[in-house]
Amino acid sequence: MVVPPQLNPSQQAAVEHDLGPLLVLAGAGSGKTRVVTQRVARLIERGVHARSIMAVTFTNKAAAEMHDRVKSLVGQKIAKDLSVSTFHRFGLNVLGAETRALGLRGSAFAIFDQADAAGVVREILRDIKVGRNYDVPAILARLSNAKNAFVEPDAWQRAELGEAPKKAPQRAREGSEPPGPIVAKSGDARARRREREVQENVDAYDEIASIVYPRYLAALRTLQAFDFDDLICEVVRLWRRRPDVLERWQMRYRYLIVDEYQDTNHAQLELVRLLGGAHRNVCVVGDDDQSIYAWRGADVRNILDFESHFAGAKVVKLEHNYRSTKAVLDVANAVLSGSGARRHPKSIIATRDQGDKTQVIVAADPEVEASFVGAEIQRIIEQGSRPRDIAVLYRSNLQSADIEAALKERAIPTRMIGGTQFYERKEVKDLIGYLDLALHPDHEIALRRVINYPARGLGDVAVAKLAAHATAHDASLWSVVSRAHIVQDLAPAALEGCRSLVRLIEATRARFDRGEPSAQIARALATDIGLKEDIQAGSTSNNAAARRWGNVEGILGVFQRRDDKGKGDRAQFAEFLRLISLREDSGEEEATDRVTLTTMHGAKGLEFRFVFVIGLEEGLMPHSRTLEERATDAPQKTAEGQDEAPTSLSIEEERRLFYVAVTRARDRLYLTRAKHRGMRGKMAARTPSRFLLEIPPELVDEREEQAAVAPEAAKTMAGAAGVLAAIFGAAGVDGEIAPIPRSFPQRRR
DNA sequence: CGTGGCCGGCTTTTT
DNA sequence: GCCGGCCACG
Repeated sequence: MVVPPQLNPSQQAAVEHDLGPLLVLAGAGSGKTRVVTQRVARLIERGVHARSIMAVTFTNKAAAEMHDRVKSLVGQKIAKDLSVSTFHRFGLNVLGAETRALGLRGSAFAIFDQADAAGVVREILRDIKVGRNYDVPAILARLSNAKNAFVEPDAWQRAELGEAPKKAPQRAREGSEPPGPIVAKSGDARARRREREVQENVDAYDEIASIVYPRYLAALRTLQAFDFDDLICEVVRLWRRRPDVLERWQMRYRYLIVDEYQDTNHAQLELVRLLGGAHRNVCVVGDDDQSIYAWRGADVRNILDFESHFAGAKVVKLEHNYRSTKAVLDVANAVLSGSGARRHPKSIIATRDQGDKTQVIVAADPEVEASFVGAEIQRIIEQGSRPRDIAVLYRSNLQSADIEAALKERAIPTRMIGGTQFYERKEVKDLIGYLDLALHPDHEIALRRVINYPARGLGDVAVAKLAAHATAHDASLWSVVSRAHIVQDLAPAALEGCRSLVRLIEATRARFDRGEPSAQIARALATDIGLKEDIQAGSTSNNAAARRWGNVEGILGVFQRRDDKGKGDRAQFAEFLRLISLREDSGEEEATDRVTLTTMHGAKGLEFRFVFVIGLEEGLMPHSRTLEERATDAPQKTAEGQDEAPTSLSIEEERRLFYVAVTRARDRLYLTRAKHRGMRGKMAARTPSRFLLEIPPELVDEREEQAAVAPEAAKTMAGAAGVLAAIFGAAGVDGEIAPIPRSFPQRRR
């Protein structure tokens, strides 16, 4: 970012604000982080103790960055007293410190990630013998909504089963959106039938979720586990129940700063309200135009209604954009101007000059798209920019593979943000499950996870018998497994399975006792259970097997790096495993000079000189999930607070997401789409994204890209004779010329 | 109880 | 095109 030497008057006002609530509306690229860090520094300068300041962010990365930047202002000695963490981490700290008030057995509790929670729900569904296959994530979404709204299970049941008239089925809103071909209405009757089916499904999901809810809560309690929502909600419950406990925390943190406030959910609002309720020194920073997490419960009303939640709040708007060229901002404004959502009125004032025009590329298919991106990135690098200045953004992680391959072909280094976290992949969790079990034998989830993987005669029947015995004798499942011979009528194979599992776990524990490095233990474990062979056998293709084994090596690498850094202590390792789902200490190499590949969501808060936003087609952006209502969608709230069909809301969110993507660019923006794309195997013609069509043609240069640019051709360009070619064009395969010149206007709209 | 084959369904974003 | 779930068989 081009940093002006001095703060502008609004920035100054936000930094200097002293006591009482403050809302900073920080448009994209308006120097938000600078304001927040300066504000912290200023508070300290005024004599506030660093340890009474609490800054909350959404990601560990953002927290680390904020901490770093404050450190550079106030120095390490003071900065180390400062609390900067994510909501979830903060909640975990509170819960960890209050285990007695929470009435937990011992002080340890498990943290459940989505997969763990899904496993619990699946088990409950099996238990109550519902006849059909429910989509577990759809149920989880409803459970999460209920939790965050602090709905008690019996209240929900009453509402579901009671006389309260069911809402009338929601009408699809005709004409409120441009009728993209995806939502083709093929016959009223069919459309209406579908609509009715969806509604019936929605009701069925609501009902099944209300039945699962109390059982889910009970299961977590039994397992002494908290899910992600609990890390926030349980803190709020505790504080409501125990004003004395709340008061301690209020005394501890006298100044709160919340970043990305537009992404807070109801429970997080409550947490902020309670913690800041006494002193009201609550500073929140955010941008309602960048609210892109409603799907996971974020409620944009939190930022829209801040002034009513915190009466007398001062509001500061940061409207100068120091990041992007005017050309980029023109596009961003065009995207935003199509929005019908309720917003804080504010403008974006460009401070930089016009800059390069935005490039729109229409590729024949995804390979051509990827190859264009690869060739263009190579060009940019050859012209002297660094890979780290470049990012490729996409809507869905599925899109990353083509790009990754295209860049790999050209030997351009990449770094992927997000993707299915490898901590969540099955093979990785299996390995971690064994380690967890060796370290905490009573970790029942870990035990159940690995008990029959690989198969050792302990199927559903055997496990049920063991579990029943455990329940009957009030013993842990592990203690029963380790004394399996006392269980009646257990199949001989199952008994032998228990013995071999116990041998394996005890051998592993012995290694920990001997102080072997964690990576070595994990590797030995992987060998002992034949993980590699099992992956090989269980994969449909060699490719898939290689990928999955690669994930295992990835986690081994993480362990290795920890060991190398001397964090090899057993207790620390156990804690690392416990927190692994919070994604701290992911061990990723920082500050490397690589091209960033990430989803649009993952790009929030980042900026790059050159940004490629790819796959701008209906169905991908906006994503088809948001175009068509589905039974599995959990209801959302409008800014006004009524329930609404998810569709129209989500489209607005998609628009904001696109806005976020566009505003990541500092110097030059590329928007690409493909004319054909294989969707589930079949090639299909694609229509341009409505957002693309809304951009006034004069703001962009559009051109077509016919054939893939082979990397060999690109390498030739790099040669001495290729300078002209690098500037004027790239040779396509098959001797065709794929025109790169700026003057190839082909507006086909 | 385990395995292999078949079918079906589905595909967003993440602390 | 891929994964996962289900069923039938050994």
